[in-house]
Amino acid sequence: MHSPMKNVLARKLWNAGRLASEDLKKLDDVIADPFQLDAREDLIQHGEDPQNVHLVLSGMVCRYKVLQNGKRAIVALMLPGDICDLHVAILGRMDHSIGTLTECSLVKISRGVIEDLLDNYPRIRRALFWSTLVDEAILREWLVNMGRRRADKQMAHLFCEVHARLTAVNRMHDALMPLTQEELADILGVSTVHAQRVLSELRNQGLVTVQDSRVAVPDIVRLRQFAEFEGDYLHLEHAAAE
Amino acid sequence: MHSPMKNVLARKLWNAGRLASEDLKKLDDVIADPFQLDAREDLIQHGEDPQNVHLVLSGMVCRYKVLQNGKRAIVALMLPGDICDLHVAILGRMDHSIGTLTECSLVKISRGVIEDLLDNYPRIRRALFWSTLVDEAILREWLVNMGRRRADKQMAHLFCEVHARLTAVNRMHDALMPLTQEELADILGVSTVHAQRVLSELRNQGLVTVQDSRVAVPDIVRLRQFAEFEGDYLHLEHAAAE
DNA sequence: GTTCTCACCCAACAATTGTTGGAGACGAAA
DNA sequence: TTTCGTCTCCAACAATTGTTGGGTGAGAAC
Repeated sequence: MHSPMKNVLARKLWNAGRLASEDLKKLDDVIADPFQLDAREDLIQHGEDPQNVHLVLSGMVCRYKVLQNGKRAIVALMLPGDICDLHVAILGRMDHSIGTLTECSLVKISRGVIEDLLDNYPRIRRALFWSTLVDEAILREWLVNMGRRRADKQMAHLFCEVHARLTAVNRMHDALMPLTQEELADILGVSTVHAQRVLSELRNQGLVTVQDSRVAVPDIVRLRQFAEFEGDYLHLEHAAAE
Repeated sequence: MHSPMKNVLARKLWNAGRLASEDLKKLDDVIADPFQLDAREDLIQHGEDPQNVHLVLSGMVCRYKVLQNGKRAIVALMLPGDICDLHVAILGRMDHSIGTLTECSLVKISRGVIEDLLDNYPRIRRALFWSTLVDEAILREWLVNMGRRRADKQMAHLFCEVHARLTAVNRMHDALMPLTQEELADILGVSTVHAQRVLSELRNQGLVTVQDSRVAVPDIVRLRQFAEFEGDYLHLEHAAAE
């Protein structure tokens, strides 16, 4: 890394292209008053019309929908540096819910601040636009993953993605995926039992290790091969190499 | 409808909120020089870095990815009034391809025109932003659909969505879904044979009719019930009632 | 007309995934 | 300690979906 860059948001937006020092300073101002949340708490619920935007500093947050039959589908993961709902002002009523998966540290950002960023900081505006487009690209990849790959490859692919995204913001310290098997199943769109079956297979093949519900990857290159992971959809070409 | 509104793009953006007459006039200027394309031709291929944006006037266009095993996954449908790639300028290399499914009439829009719209027509800017957010919401719904619903409900849900989207731009004239069963399968993420199985079930139950590879819906209310379709994710609340 | 291709259709079988029911481990609460 | 709840893990069986192979019909090419 060229700079230590403690600010996760700045680190994330850095991936979209260079930012000037005034941009970085502004982003530091934005991150004020972080607050903690326990695991499994809702930030925003389906049908609400929220006024704030949330930035993830640490932990893991998800978007999810609950179906008529009670099943839950997790449709996105938000990691440190991710903004949960940039578009709150445009779409009106939420068509899904947002909740924490782990303990989290978050920052509320008001609509006014966002608009200030968008209006007066062109490089930041471009970077924020970039990040919503990457979110869309990730959604497309999940769709491919779910529709056309078997559950074992799909799970491996998910681990590769989270690994890459955490690495891209320098948060790939320890184990990734501190999730229960039920949550994993809700992401992959399979039953809990099947998620457990598949996870234990990956473990048997030495592709991942699990300790205390935490998945670790001993050999990311091997896992990527197994998953046929190609990270171009994350559009991290500007990122500093590790 | 309050106005005849021949312009599909205007009709579509109307769903985001009211536009002034100067906006409508500007949108008429944008639609110049439409051109035709046959079914199954590529507009943009994976890896390219295109300079133009395409607007669909008639026909059906899709985004798709091809996997290492040769399988194809269709990850989005673009209908009349949809803009294929508003974000071309930001993300650089395409992480997927775009191709026609049917004969199409399209318009090329240059980056300069798009930037003019975004800079100088705030209502249009907001509407375009709205439309990309709706695209994202559709992607989320497809993910839910694929992961948590059986193939018959999933297919019915797709038909409901296309019906609603065509209705929203006043293009729900005749049959929807002029697709081969292979294309249908590539959308749903199932095998061709299974797509055919499921389609014939829907037909047996009288939920759809098929003629010349074209699906028609005799009773949309019944189909919606079967599919458990809730259209809120399309965010059409501003749309004029039919 | 004949041949070729392509889409649709169908059946039998195989692979994947879901469901049910239950056991063991662990921590929190009583 | 005991109880309770939650998570992991496992096995047997059921449902869904994929694969293979083949048949039909319509239109295009010859």
